Amino acid sequence: MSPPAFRLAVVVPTPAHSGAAGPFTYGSEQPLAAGSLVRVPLGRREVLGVVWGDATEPPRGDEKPVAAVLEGLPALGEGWRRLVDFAAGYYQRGVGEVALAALPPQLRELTPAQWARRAKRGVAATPADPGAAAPALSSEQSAALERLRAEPGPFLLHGTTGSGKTEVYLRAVAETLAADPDAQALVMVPEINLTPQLQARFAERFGAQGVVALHSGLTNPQRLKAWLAAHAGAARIVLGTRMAVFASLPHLKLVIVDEEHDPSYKQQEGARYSARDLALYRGKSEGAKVVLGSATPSLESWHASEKGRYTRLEMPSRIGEGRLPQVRLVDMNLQPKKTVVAPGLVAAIQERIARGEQALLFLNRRGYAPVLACGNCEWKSECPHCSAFRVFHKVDRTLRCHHCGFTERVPRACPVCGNPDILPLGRGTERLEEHLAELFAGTTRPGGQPVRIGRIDADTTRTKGALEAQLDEVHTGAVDVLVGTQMVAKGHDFRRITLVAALNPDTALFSSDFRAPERLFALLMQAGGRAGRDAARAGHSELWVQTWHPTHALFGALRKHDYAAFAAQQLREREAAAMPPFSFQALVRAEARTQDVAQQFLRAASEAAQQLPDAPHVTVYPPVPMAVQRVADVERAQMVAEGISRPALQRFLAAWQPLLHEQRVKGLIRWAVDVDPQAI
DNA sequence: ACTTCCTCGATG
DNA sequence: ATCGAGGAAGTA
Repeated sequence: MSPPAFRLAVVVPTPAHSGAAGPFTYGSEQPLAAGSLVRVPLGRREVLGVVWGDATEPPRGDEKPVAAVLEGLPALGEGWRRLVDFAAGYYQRGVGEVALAALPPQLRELTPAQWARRAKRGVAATPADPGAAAPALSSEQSAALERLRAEPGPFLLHGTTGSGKTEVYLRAVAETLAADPDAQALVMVPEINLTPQLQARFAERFGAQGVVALHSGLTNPQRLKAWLAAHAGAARIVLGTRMAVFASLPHLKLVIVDEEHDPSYKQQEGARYSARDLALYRGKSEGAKVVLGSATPSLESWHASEKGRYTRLEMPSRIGEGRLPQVRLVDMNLQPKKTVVAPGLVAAIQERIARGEQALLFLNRRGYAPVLACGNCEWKSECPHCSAFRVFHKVDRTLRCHHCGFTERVPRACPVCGNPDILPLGRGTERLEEHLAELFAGTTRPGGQPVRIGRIDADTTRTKGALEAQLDEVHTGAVDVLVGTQMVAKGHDFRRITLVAALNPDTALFSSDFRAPERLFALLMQAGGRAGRDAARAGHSELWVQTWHPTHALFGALRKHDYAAFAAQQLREREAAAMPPFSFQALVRAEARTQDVAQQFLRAASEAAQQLPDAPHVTVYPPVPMAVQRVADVERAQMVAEGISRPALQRFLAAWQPLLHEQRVKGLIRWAVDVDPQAI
């Protein structure tokens, strides 16, 4: 048999654990451009692969030929391949794993015959129409756009809730598309829930044809269709969640990351990438402008803008007459014992109801009660598979583990001692809803009807369309008091809500996670931003916070809506303790049947790391059990590697990888590296 | 002796 | 991941 005419480097879905991170070599009778999609034999299977270039390794003699080429599909561009290469290197994963995960799943299943049929249909290329009517701009919006036009970025758009950031995005996109008939824009949001309203706004401005959405809520065919439209250049605007950062966009000229501080931008399994950080890389690599937008930027981005690495654009004012809500701290030390909702807050809510306005109450805990306990013995509703309590859900009388999903009916009596008095401890949204119904039983709305209480959390929005239906109830005024978890805090516009209350935010103040205060501040500012969006009602809008620690510095800054002061204080603490953004971290996590085995692996890995050339520049801390130590009968442990220099940490991790693969610890289930972990 | 269950290693 | 090899453990 004669050797093949061409030898190609092809990336295939080899998982990180295989140790084989680079491309494999295949033979081909025809030359294929880098970025071409092919089907290749891998083991006993045939898989989708991406040509990464010509083979660089010397022939080994056992190379298999490419099985088929997906004809009619333009090759993936150089920019896309650079992004994948970078992400694989930076986050310590295989190139093939990252590349294939970045492609729509259906592309993996399509045989060339199916593909040929599909390709014939083609993609409808309807250009976006950037002409539709737009509202007049505030002077702050105009100034921000002026600088967006003139300067290279990257930009940090620091705009108060209600300052009109979305209009700036719309204009920036319009200008980008108008300047170049091929140009494409990528707009990212943190949550799927936020894509429909954003898509509606973009479609209204640009026409529905050139706008596509990319997120995990799409069916496989929908996702493939949207992906192809972007890849072909027909979709000029791509909206989506973090996965959209990997969309194939051959003419990318603008990337917008809305709510850039949001933790959802960090992928939490597989390749643990930060879509915000990759957006910055991609912009730089492909010559696209990048705009990060937030009312409460991440301290990393804020710090970068202080140092001049990002261009900061400030929009401190709300559009129109809207004013930021007045912040009212309720000192829980001064309230009657066992107070759930302080009397002053109850009165304030009643006032709103009487005026036909709405109130929103936050409680970051789903279910009726986080724990059920026996009044007689020591029994508590522990999950048999996790080191956590099962939550009592009263609606369906179940105990549910929020970590592994294990669900049982609530026992009628204590399973240990038979005592029928088992009591709910603590309070979730369900119980709060019930409590409020009692509190406001005697209150009526202006028309004389009884008060209506609504609840929005992951339990009430499980089915498709449920969230939309519930939000609609709020908008039409069918609900007077809304109870919700943080999912309601993000992004949604509520015109008639004039009072927002956080009932129990204290846990974050003393968390072991050094980012907890940052997240709490952002959440409260976001939550407050839901109030008083309607100028006519904004004059008396309020954000109430119930706390046992009213003198905490965080609340001082919150009261003044002073993000800059809060950030400065936090950055001083971080600098003193050499924590991010003044240092860089990676986490090695291990899972095993026993905690001991998990830690044993990490200790061995840590030991092995001492021989690495960059070991003097990186501190590897001892392994510790994870906060929730056991999930679904798997014990989990982790350890932190930290360094002052990002390149040194990167070199260290790259050199560590093969040593991690070498560790043979019996009973280990899996391990993974998490670069720039977002929660520790 | 024969089956099932597991771990381990390779995939070009 | 996914498949198969090879060994350990369980079944007739």
